[in-house]
Amino acid sequence: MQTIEQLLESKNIRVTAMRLLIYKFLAEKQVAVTLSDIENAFDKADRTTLYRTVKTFEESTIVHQIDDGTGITKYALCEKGCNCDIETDLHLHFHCNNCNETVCLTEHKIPQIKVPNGFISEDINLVVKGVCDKCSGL
Amino acid sequence: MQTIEQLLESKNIRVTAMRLLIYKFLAEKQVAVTLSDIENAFDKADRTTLYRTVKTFEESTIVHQIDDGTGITKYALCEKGCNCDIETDLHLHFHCNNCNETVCLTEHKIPQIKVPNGFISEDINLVVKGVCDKCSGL
DNA sequence: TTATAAATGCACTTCCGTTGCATTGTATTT
DNA sequence: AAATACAATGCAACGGAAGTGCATTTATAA
Repeated sequence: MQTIEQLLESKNIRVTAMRLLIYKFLAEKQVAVTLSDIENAFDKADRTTLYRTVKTFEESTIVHQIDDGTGITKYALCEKGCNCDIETDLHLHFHCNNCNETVCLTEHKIPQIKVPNGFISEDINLVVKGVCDKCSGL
Repeated sequence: MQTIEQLLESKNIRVTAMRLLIYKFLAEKQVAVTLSDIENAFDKADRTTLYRTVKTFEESTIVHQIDDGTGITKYALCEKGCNCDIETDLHLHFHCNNCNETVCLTEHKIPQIKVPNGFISEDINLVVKGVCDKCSGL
């Protein structure tokens, strides 16, 4: 079990107070968050800093970006087995039309998708929309 | 074979010159287009008109919206068997990272996606990214 | 033809993503 | 410890796209 500091250092990311706070915030959240979500959580911080911090995390595959169709980019921490840079390991995302939250269904891998001849698949984005478990009451 | 006028009338959409032009533009295009694409094609028309026209078309399932992950909403005409309002008939979209074009792969249906207990699937968005047939040269 | 309602055009706002630049903070070298 | 170099942060601003309010024009119906 490594600390956040060790994780950042292992990725050659300088450890700062802001980055630790943002990482912890993402780790606590069980859902994908927008930049505005983070901004609201730290009203002292500037949007640009958050933006660039998340971008830094993204480039080092600490977080991955989620496009859930709301038009607003969301972010979530990569998990241990995330490997979100490898195509064959993509998981799907679920967006709840009721509470507007998006969660990673990490254990649900995307099935093999066939594309026509001549097309080369490099990346797949799959978002299922509907009602989440918290809202459905099932 | 019905005319565009008949199609619009059958959907209770008033036939106007602008709407006919926009419909024809979409019909000619083999790829999904953005609002700006339409705007550039008719520099006489106002963006708001295009925006609302496409929205009208969308509500009557004449066009469907595509979120290909570029951050810009795209639109494409629904085809005969499109039924894009029915979940089980969703097709996938392919976005080319090279030419930046997005096409509907209408014949490629989305496979059944399993979601965890408590989750209710209502809609699925699947975008495959890579290199299209025109760019791959295969 | 007139009355009614919808379609269009213009102006404007908001939101998000993004960048430039000055300032602050961190790390490294002397 | 002081000086240097560089990265992180904060501020301001820009640009693109979506969306709205309202006045005007156009089309349908009485």
